[in-house]
Parts: sequence; C-alpha cells; structure tokens
Amino acid sequence: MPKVTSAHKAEVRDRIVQAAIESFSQTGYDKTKMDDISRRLGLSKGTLYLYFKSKEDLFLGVCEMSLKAGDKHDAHLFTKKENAASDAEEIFDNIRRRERGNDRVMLEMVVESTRNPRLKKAMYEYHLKVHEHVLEGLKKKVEEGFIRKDVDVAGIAIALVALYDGLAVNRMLGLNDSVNKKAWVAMLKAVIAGSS
Amino acid sequence: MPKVTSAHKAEVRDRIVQAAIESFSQTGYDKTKMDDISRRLGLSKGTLYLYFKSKEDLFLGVCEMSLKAGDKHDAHLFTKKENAASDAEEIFDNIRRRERGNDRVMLEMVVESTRNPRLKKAMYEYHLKVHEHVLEGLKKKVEEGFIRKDVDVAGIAIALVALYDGLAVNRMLGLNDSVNKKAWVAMLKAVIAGSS
Amino acid sequence: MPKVTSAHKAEVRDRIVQAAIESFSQTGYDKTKMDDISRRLGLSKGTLYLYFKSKEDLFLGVCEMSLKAGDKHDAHLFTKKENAASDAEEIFDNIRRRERGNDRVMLEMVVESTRNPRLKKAMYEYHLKVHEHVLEGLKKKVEEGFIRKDVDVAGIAIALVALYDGLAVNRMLGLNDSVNKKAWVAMLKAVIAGSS
Amino acid sequence: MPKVTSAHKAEVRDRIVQAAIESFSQTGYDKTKMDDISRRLGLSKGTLYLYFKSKEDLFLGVCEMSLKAGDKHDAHLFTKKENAASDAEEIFDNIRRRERGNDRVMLEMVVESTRNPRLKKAMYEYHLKVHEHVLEGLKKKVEEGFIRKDVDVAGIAIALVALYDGLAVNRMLGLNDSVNKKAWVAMLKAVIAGSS
DNA sequence: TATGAATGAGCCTTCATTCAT
DNA sequence: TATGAATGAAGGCTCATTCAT
Repeated sequence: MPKVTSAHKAEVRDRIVQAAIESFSQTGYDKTKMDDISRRLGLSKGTLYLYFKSKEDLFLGVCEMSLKAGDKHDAHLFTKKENAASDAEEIFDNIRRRERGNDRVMLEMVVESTRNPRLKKAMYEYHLKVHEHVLEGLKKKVEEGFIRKDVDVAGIAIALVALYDGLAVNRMLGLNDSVNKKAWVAMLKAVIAGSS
Repeated sequence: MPKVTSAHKAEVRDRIVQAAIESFSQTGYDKTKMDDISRRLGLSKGTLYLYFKSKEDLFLGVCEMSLKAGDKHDAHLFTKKENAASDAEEIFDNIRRRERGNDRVMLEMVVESTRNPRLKKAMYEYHLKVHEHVLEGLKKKVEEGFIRKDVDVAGIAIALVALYDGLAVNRMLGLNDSVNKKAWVAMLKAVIAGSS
Repeated sequence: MPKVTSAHKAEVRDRIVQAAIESFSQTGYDKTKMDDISRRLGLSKGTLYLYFKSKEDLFLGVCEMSLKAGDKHDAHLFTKKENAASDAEEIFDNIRRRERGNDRVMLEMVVESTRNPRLKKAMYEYHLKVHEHVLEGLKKKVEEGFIRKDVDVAGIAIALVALYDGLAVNRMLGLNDSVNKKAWVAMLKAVIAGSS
Repeated sequence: MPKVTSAHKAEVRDRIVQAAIESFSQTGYDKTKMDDISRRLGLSKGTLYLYFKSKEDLFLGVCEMSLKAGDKHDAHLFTKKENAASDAEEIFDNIRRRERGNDRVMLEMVVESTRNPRLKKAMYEYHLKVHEHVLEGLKKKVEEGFIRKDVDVAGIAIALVALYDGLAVNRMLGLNDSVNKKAWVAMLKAVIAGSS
C-alpha cells in the first residue's frame, strides 16, 4: 500500500518500519505516538502517512517485516550426541541473534492478532512455516539415524518452537538469559537423550 | 471500619476485578474503556474510582488476582514410565483449567511489565514461585528414582513452564489446542525417557 | 440520538443547537470548530459529544431544528386588492422574522444537502410542506374569489417561495433589505393584479 | 514577458479555473482538496501554486470567471401577450443554459461572500449588473407599451432575478426542473398580465 | 516552468478522571 | 457509597503550502 512509489522510496519505507519496530518495542503499540516514530526518524508526522495510511497499517508493515526476517538454518548441528549441549547453545544463540529486539513486538503482535484477523492469519502462517522448518531439520536427524523413528517429531517440532517462545517471555520478565539458555540446553539434552 | 462494610467492599472489589479481567481479555488493556468495565458490572464509572484510584491501579489489581490463582498441584503423577503420556495430558489439562481465559491477560501483563517495574517484579516473583513449585515436583521424582540424579532439574523445571507458556501463545494464534497437547505430550515423553 | 436522556437535558441539547446555529451562521459549517461552539456555550468540547456523536450529527440537529421552526400563518391577509402592498409587506416581515439569522445556515444546508442524502430529503420535504402551506393560502384566495380560477396557483406558490429565497440571497450579498422588500411588493402587486 | 508565454500561461490558468469550478461544484469549496483539482487536470499540485498563490485565490479566480460568464440577452421576447408563456420558457432555458453547472458554485460563492469582503463586493456588483441588464430589458418593454408606466420596474427586475435564484435553490434540492419552469412561467404570466 | 515529496499547524474525537448531587 | 454529567488533555489524521530538483 505504498503511496509513494519510486526507486529509493522503498528505502524510506523500510526506515519507517525500523523506527516503528524500535518504538513499538519500547513503548508498546498503543502507547507509541505517530509523533514518536516520526521524530525518531527526523521526519514529519505527515510523511508517515505518505507511506502508511494509518497507524494500524504501519503496525501491519512491522509485522510483515518481522515475519520475513526469520529464515536462516541450523542444519549440520546435532550430529554427535556428545556435542548436544554446545549444539543446543549454538542454536539458542542463533535464534536469539535473529530475533534480537523483536521479542516485545512479537508479543504485541500475538496479543493484537487476537483482534486483527488479517494479522492473526499472517502470524499463524508464519508459525506454521517455522514449525515446518524445524520439523524438516528433525526429520533429517531421523534419516541420519540420530533420532528414533518412533518419536513424534511433529509434536517435538512444535514444542521446541513453543519452548523458545516461552523462554522469550522469561527474558521479558527479566529472567537472566543465561538461565534461559540453561533451561533450553537441559531440555534439549533430555529430549535428545530420550529420542535417540 | 466495620467488618460488614469491609466485607461488602471486598466483594465489590472482587467483582470489579473479575469484570476487568474479562474486559482486558477481550479487548486488551489499552483498548478497554473504564466505561466497558463499569457497564459490564452494571455499576457507574465513578464507582470504579472508589475502589481503584486509576485504570493502571485496576490493572495491577487484576495482576495480583491472576497471580494468586495458580497454586494447585499435580504430584502423584509420573510414577510409572508407562503412564507418561496420559500423565502428561492430565497435567496439561490441569494447568489449562486453572488458567482458562487468562492467557490473554497474562500476555498483556508480560508486555506491560516491561514498562511497569512494580508489575514486573510481581510477575517475576510469581514465575519464580511457579518454577519452584515445578522444581519441587521434579525433585520428588528424583528422590523416587524416577528421574536420574545427574539431570539438571532446575533447568528442566524452567523449561517446562516456558514450554507451557509458548503453547499458550500458540493457542492465542489459533493453533488447535489438541495439537498443542500433542506437542506437550511428545516433549514430556522424550524428556522422561531421556531423564530417567 | 441524544446520549444523555433526562428531564432538562433536552434543554442543554437545545442550547447546543442554538450555539451551533450561531456559529455556523457566522463562520460556516466547515470553518466552525467544535471548540468555537463549546466555548460560546461555556461548555467543554467533550460535552458536545455527549449530545451529538459528531460534528455532522450536530449539523443535522441544526437542520432539524431549523426545519421545525417555520409553521406560522398569514391567512386573513389579501382580502382586499387595495391593501395588496401593505399586506405583502406584512408577509415579508413575518417570514423574515421567523427566519431571522437562519438565512446563512439555510444556504449552507442547501449546499450541504447536495452531498448528504438524509439532509437533502429532509430539506426537500420541508420545502414541499412550505409549498403546500402557501398553496393552501392561495387556494383560499381562489375560493374567496380573490384570485381567478384559471391561474396556476401551484406554480405561483412555488414561485413565491423561490422569490423569497432569492431575496434572502440578495440580503446575504448585502443588498439593502428595503430594496428586497420593494421587489417583493412590486412582484406581489403585479401577481395579484394579474391573477385576480 | 513574451506574448507567447503569456498566452500559454493564460490558457493553463483557464484550465485550472475550469477544473476548480468542476471540483467545487461537486464537492464544495472546503471539502475540495488542491490535490483533487490537480489530479483532474493531470497537473501536479505544485503547479497550481504557480498560477494561484492560495486556495482562496483560486476560488476568487473561479468567482471572477463565473461572474464574467453571464452577459447574453433575451430582448426581442415578450412582444405579444399571447406568447408570454413560451417566451417565459425560452428565457428560463436561456439562463439555465448559461449557468449550467454553476448553481452550486454560485451558492458557495454567496455563502463564502459573507466572510470575504472582496468576494462580496464582486458578487454584489455582478448582481447589480444583472439587475440593470434585466431592468433595461423591462424598460424597453415599457417604452414599447407592453408594460404599464406605473409599474415599479426596478422592483420587478430585482424580483425576477431573485425568482430565478430561488428556483436554482429548488433545483439543488432535487425539485424537478420542469416544476421550476412551470413556477417561473406561472409567475411571469401573472406578472405580465398584472403589469400590462 | 513543472514536479511531488515533505512539512506541520490544525481539528475532530476519545476517554480517563473528577465532582456535585 | 453511588452516580453520571462534565471535563480537557492528548492523539490520529488531513491537507494547504513549500521547495529542492
């Protein structure tokens, strides 16, 4: 829905979304004023409306961008049981690196999605994609003989994603992230031990 | 202050909090109007201010109440490996029964807590209590010999709570809860298998 | 659409409409700020919204009130040809007295009505009522033998109303009202002479 | 300033005014955006400001142009009483043809003129010119012996113009124009009958 | 001369909060 | 204690106007 369409104008749009992410992360969607975002950018309020027709539309832009962000991979890990702990840590760090700063917005998005069907659908689908991505990784491990065939990998995949989300909640509550990582590692080790 | 009046006051206060929980769950904190809450109660807006000095104060009341709610126990479960699956399901259902309807408010509370230190502290401490509660349960299982001694039960405890929270997020996104339960069961079975 | 319903609250509503009429008359609909109206009343802006859900709604309230205002009668006049001039003057003054101050709003209403079907309908029907009212008066004159039977009284009725409206336009343009009255009298005299 | 450029400028200026007339007619002065006008022309918003220094200035340009438009004549009519009706109709059609589409803007101009002295003066003078024009026509009829000498032709002239204006209001309200024409004819016939 | 992205003052509307009854 | 009309600060959004290209 960009009103302004030309070469580098997509870049401005991106900058706006970035600023919005920062603002929404710090203040939350409702408490963030359009003015805050524009001032953060050194732009005028009116300019935002050249790129997004409303505050909600901008939020949707943020969602879109956030949902696009997660796509990298952590294959090649978990090939030896002995490395389980360090492998788990690496994955945790990888995900966190990707998400850095987005936790808050993500939660907002989840909350908001209960009211906004369009957003809910987008998030739902993104979640499915993540589940699939993880599931694929697990399946490879099954093929490699690293995980037993009779394990419900689909269930495990969903659970792993949920586990990470839940730890993100912990982080927001101020739980030291090293504790979260420990929890993640402990769980993963147990899972691997129990599944292989 | 006579006891009777006091009792009445406490009761009205509770009713207000209940109504607030419902409203916040449906519309979210920011989008809920004091008017909505009072109308839901059949009370006048002004009355709310006799019991809570501000909307935020009311929200804190909601938090307080929500945090008080979770305390029951699921000991006696997980005594035989063979029952792992059904035991896991029972736990899932128990928790869900306790939390029913509160998911949304909980998330809001987490989000809000990043801005409100008082709330953050309360939620943090509640989380710790829950962790301890779960940890205690796990420790009993260690004593019973059901879980190996070299397992990081503290980590597992935190992870289990996080897992549940993450599944609550899934639920909010519209993921069918039977899928969530499956994920929960799959994970718990693996954990038990790997830890015992 | 009054949100506030009680005894004297209708009076407040009326006062608001009155203030709105004055403001709209002086500044025009678009250029009038809700603030102007509330300040004129010594009320707060917010209060207006307890009685009217939007600026447009308030304008509709003004229309409604304005349309209700015109209902009096000038029968008993025009019974003798000799009095035609003074009778005409009396009618002119009567109408002007009723409309005093509303010319401007009326014009605004007409202009606005081209965009607002609801308003257009209301004004159209009001006009018809006025036409009928005048027509009835004329018919009586026909019965009394004051006007010839072969005159198109329906056409004359409409024309008389239009004539008055057109003179109101003159008035707005600054044409001295005594000139308008003269025109009115000249026309009416000619009409009577030609119709009787 | 070379003549050629000047000619081009004048033409563009005219096109802008035309577009403005159309826009103002459809949406009204206040609700019309400079953007609407420029888009209607296929010009950029900025260009408008090369020709008119403000929206109000453009409106004044529209007024100027509208006021220039009315100048044609209907002499030669009303020479025989028997033709009164058809003559009246012809006049009605002639005027309407000249004004076609301008009714709305005219009304806007009247309304606006109550706030804008410059505009008010222009419209006032234009009205006087029209009055004079009609008066002249009527005087000729007096000379021709078609109208009696003791009739207040000045008053009748003004009244005729007002009558037409009033019927234009009717038209805006959705009154079928054939009804308006009938009213016009009825009135004119009566006037002629009464004045000759 | 022409453009159209950027500006920012301004206005409608909402809603938490107060207070007279 | 309970009410609900009144308040007014605050924020989303619009649009006339400017200016660098």
